Parts: sequence; C-alpha cells; structure tokens
Amino acid sequence: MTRRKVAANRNRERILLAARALLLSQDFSEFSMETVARQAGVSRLTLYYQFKSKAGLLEALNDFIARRGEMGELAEAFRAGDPIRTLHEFIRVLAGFWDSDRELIRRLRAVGSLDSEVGRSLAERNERRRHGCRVIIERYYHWYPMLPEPWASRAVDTLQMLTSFETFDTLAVSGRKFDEVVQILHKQAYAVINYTPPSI
Amino acid sequence: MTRRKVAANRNRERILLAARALLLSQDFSEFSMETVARQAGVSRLTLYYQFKSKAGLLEALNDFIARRGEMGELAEAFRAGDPIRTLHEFIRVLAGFWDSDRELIRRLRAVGSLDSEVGRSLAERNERRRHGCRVIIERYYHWYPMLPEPWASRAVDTLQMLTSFETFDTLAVSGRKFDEVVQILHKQAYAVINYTPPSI
DNA sequence: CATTTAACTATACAGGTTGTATGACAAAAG
DNA sequence: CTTTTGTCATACAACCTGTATAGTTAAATG
Repeated sequence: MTRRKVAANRNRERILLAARALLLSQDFSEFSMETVARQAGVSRLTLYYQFKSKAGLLEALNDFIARRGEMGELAEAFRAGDPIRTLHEFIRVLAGFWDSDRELIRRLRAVGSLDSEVGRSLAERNERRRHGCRVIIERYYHWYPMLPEPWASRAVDTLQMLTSFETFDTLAVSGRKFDEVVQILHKQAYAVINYTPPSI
Repeated sequence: MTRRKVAANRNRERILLAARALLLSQDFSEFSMETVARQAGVSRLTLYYQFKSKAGLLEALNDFIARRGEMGELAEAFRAGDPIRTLHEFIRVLAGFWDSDRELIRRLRAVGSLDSEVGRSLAERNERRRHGCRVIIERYYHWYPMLPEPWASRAVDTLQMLTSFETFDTLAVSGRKFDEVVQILHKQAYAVINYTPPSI
C-alpha cells in the first residue's frame, strides 16, 4: 500500500463520514454532492473522481457500514453445533447490525428502492442473508427430520422476513429496548420451526 | 357539487394516475412535475395549482390509493364476535390492501422515509393500524384473561410488525402466492397470542 | 344578461441540482 | 528526472423545483 493510496483512503473515509452525517440530517434534499464535499473539506470534483456518481457514493457508503461488523460474528454463529443455538445467534448478530446505524440504514434502503443502481447492491446483500436462512433450516431439518418439503421452503421465507432490517426497524421504532426486540424475534422464529423452548 | 368541480376532480384523477404510472417506471429520477404533467396532458402549472408542490402531489397520491378499499372491509372485520376471527380478518384485509398496489406503495414509503413532509402523512395511517392492533389484543385479553400486562404491550408491537407493509412485501417478494403469505402471517400471529389452531 | 370567479395556461425567471470537459498543480512513485 | 496520481478551479449543458405575472375561457352568480 503506497503512501499516496493511504492518504487517498483517508480522504475517502472523510467523505463517507460526511455523507453519513448529511444523510442523517432531517431531509434528503440537503444531501447533495456539493454539501457532502464542503462538509468533508474537499472539492466536489474529488467526489466524482472517487465515486464516479451520486449513486456510486451511496453504494460505497452502504459497503462502508456493512463491512464493519457482520462477517466475523456471523461466521462464528454458524460454527455452533446446535441448530437452535445457531438460529439464536444468527438473529442476535443481525439485529445488532441493524441496530448499529438504524437511521442511516433506513435511508439507504429508501434510496435503494428508488434508484435501481443503488438497489442492486442492496439486493445482493439480501441474497447472502437468505442463504444463511436456508442453511439454518436445512441443518434443523437434518437434526429433526419431521418436516415435509413445502414446509421448509416456507420456513426459509419466513425466517428471512424475520431477520430483515424492516422487521427489526418496525419493532424498534415503537421504543422497545434492543434485548426485548431480540426476544420477540426469537419467539417468532420458534413459531417458524415449531419449537417449544424448554423453560417456561 | 358544481359542474366545474366535477371537471376539476376528473383532471386531478388523471394527474394522479399519470403520477402513479411514472412512479412505477423503473427510476424515480424520471418522476418530475414536467413528465407527470405531460403524461396527464396538462400544464405543469396545473399541478402546482392543484397540489401546491411535489410533496403535496405525493401525499395526494398516497391518500388516493389508501381511500379505495380499507375502510369498509376493515370495519366489518371488527364486527365479528370472536377475537380470533377478527384477528384473522384484520390480517387478511390488510394483506389484500398491501397486495393491491405493492410496487407503488413500496416507492411511496421510500419517498416518505426521505421527505419528512410526505413521511408525516404515512405515519398517521400507521397510527391507525396500531390502534386496530391494540383493540384486537385487548379484546382477546378480555376473552382469555391469562395474559399479564407487559406481555400485552409486546403483543401489540409484534402484531403491528406482522401487519406492516414491509413484512407483507418481503414475504411476497420471494414469489409466494397471496394466500400462502396470508397463511404465514396467520401462523406467526398465533405465536403472538399463544394460540394453537384446532385442526392442525 | 352582465359580471365575477375558478380552473387552467403561457412565458419567464431565480436558484438549485448532476455530470462532464478542460486544464492546472503538487507530491509521490518509478 | 520523468511520469503518474490524486486533487482542485473554472466553466458549461441540461436538467430540476417553485414563483411571479399575466392571459384565457367556461362556468357560476347576481
């Protein structure tokens, strides 16, 4: 990594942080290449040089917040032997990620619904989560083989819904504490796999 | 209702239909007052005369699709004596509404997350749905009084999450048929109130 | 019937946006 | 020492929203 690239990356990060701050401030109309550049203390053309377009900047911002977290903890969840424990951890880790920057994620998703270019990069990450859901259901199916096939596919869809950002957000928006939201999600997930928790 | 108002209302409707069509066409960037006016065969200034601003047009569009449907069927659901039946119908009617114009609703909600003015009008309707959820849980609590209080409040939140557009949309987006989605929602709602359906 | 009013339109404008073209510049890399 | 890379300045085209001003026509009103 050359000295120049290091400096450039530091600049990139400053820009992304400025973009984040402005995306959080009340109205999306305030979010323009000009204001982001000014807030980052950088020329507007630098943004175009680094991110090519406004959509490119938003995609980069999405990757930026997605990369910190996720990977490590999620992989660990899948190393647990018990599929119930894995399910438990999977939900908890994802909820933690959604909770880490809720307002920002909500706005990024909104932009993704309106701009097909940004939308594609979100759908990609969605697909990875779906794969996680499928693996969990398959493992559970292997452990407790009383589940007929049409059921399993439905379970995957339901689990994906329960682990989505939108689900977490609508639960959290009514003021619930993080732990309570996770408890609700766990209980709903039990219903998906017809599991009755031992205690209570 | 004067003859003039009738003609004006017909124009309003033409504009709203044009706005709907353009909001559905791929990219939100194509949605401008100019293109909407052209598609409706009307001057751009007529839009400002009728809706005051772009946000006003989007709010009106939201009211427009919200008014057809909902009211009648929802009220009927609450007339059922059995709270389980009411819950059942409540979910089915709302799902039907979300399904009636999914793409459009998704985009309108996205705009609402980015524009605080449009957002307020969406939050209002959300509050009405929340009230419905509360009534259902309270009725159930009255019928089957084995539910302690912290539980009931949680049930309301969970039910609101399950009946939200976002929940329906993420389930439907994976290709499920409407009836299947409703079945999934019913099953998850049973988990909320710890209800076991009589026949498997 | 005469007059007012409501809905709509035409033109023009101010101030904002994105994205590109062109060229310069300094510091790091080779 | 020469080249490359990241940044910046200025300028521009083509949009956008929202407003001001004034004109038109058909319906409502007295």
